[in-house]
Amino acid sequence: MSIRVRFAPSPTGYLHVGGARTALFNWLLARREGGRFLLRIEDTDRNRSSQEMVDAILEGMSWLGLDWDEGPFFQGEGVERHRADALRLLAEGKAYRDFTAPEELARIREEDPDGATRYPRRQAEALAPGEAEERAAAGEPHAIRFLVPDHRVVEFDDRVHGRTRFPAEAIEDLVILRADGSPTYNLAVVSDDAFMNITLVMRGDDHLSNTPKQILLYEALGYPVPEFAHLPLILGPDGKRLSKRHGATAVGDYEGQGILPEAMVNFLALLGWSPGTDQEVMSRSELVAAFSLDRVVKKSAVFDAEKLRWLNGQHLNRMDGVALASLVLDHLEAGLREPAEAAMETDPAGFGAILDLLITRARSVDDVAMKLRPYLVEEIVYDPGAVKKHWAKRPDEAAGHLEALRERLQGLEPGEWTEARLEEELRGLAEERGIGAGKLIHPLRVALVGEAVSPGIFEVLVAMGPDRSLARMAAGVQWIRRQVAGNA
RNA sequence: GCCCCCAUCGUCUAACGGCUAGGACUCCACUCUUUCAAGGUGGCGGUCGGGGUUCGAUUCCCCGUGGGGGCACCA
Repeated sequence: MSIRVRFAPSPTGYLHVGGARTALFNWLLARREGGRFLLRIEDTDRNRSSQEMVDAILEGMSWLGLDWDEGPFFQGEGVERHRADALRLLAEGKAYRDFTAPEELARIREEDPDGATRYPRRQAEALAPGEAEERAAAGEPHAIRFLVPDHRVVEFDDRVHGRTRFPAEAIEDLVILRADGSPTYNLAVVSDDAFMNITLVMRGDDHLSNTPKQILLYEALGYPVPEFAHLPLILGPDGKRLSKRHGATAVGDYEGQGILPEAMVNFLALLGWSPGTDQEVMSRSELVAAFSLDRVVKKSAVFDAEKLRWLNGQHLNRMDGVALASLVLDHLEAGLREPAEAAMETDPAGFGAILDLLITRARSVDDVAMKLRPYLVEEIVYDPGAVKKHWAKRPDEAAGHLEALRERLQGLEPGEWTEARLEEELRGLAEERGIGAGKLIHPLRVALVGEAVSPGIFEVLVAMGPDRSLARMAAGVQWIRRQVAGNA
């Protein structure tokens, strides 16, 4: 039988990276093994789920490209079944009615946390025969507790941790049906996973101590016990479980920061798993092909945003500029969106070529978007530092070189505006004037992009095209002369 | 307090009981070069402590220490 796994998030309003990693591992395994990946939303009346909260989870999933084969199912839809299961346990004597007031139990817990474990049970046992049924029939509020078998060690082979055992003595008789008749989490999960024929429950380490309770419930209900795999938790830089106070923890946050879903998936996969080779940059399909539970690590891992950014740069580098175009649009500052759309429309290849130049130097989509300005709009902003370094020291020289270069390049036919030819012309001019090529290149760079850094200057020239390049050079010359005149 | 899990560079990780403990991020240097990145080369940096078992422990066992998770009429 092929495996059936599931991801069962509670709708908290966003998909956090821990959940995303759990979802990813389930998805990877299902895809690798040719199994089924189901999605179940753990919506209970208590943390009342709104449609928006559910949508946030689904959006995160689809952004990551984690498609599910069945669902989404909603835990809330199974309440009647959960209740029936609980009542059946009661009828079979595997559960009992507990009339202890919650406040009373809370008080006992405070006084003697250890002794409180069996307190409700002892209370129930002290009841006269038939008393519980009478009081229940009279409408007295009470919870239904599962009767945890004594003298029992619950053992299971966790797919990550190996043989794991829990003495049942330490497990309290958990409530399975509240006084208001609503089923509790541990019962609902067991009932649902059994109902959905889940063969492997893969989830966070934080559920490890729920597992013996659930196994006992499976057994009591007569359902086949699935396999379990408990994934190590993801920690913040301080070694504590990753939470909101560590900053960005929702996958949407990273989307906003210009992280590619491919990079996020790659990074998350490497958090608690390794392919066993030296390869780190991996595509989705490579991950699927390499994934195996045997190579999942037991130790919890610290989320290293710096490495995520590096990995993102690697994926960015492997991307095609044209493919990235529409993504970049979403990260552009206000005034740049329209010209970018126009450029994309009129000359998609040219626009893609510009992106290709920028991609190499970027670690996020934001980086690309930020560098795009000079290629989109006429008005150019000169960075003071760049001006100071390459124009202002010897303004007359800079303007003179720039002017000469402009005149020289102006003579080129459109077909001659190539990297090779441009370099030839520029170096030729430098030689004629008895100067190093840098004396031309640096002022030119400031004129073209307004900054001291850019992609290779000849690439920039080609990407901008003759018209805009020449105009910028002229504008630069003018600007320098005006400044000098102003200072004189 | 009780139960459980975990432990290799700062971080992510590799090493069926056997080469000098390998790779990646970060940092530093060098290189390439028109700048900045990217790339290339090199460097710094680790087996938590103590006992066993063994010819030999990162690896197996025990104890300690440290870290984490759980112990709800939350999920």
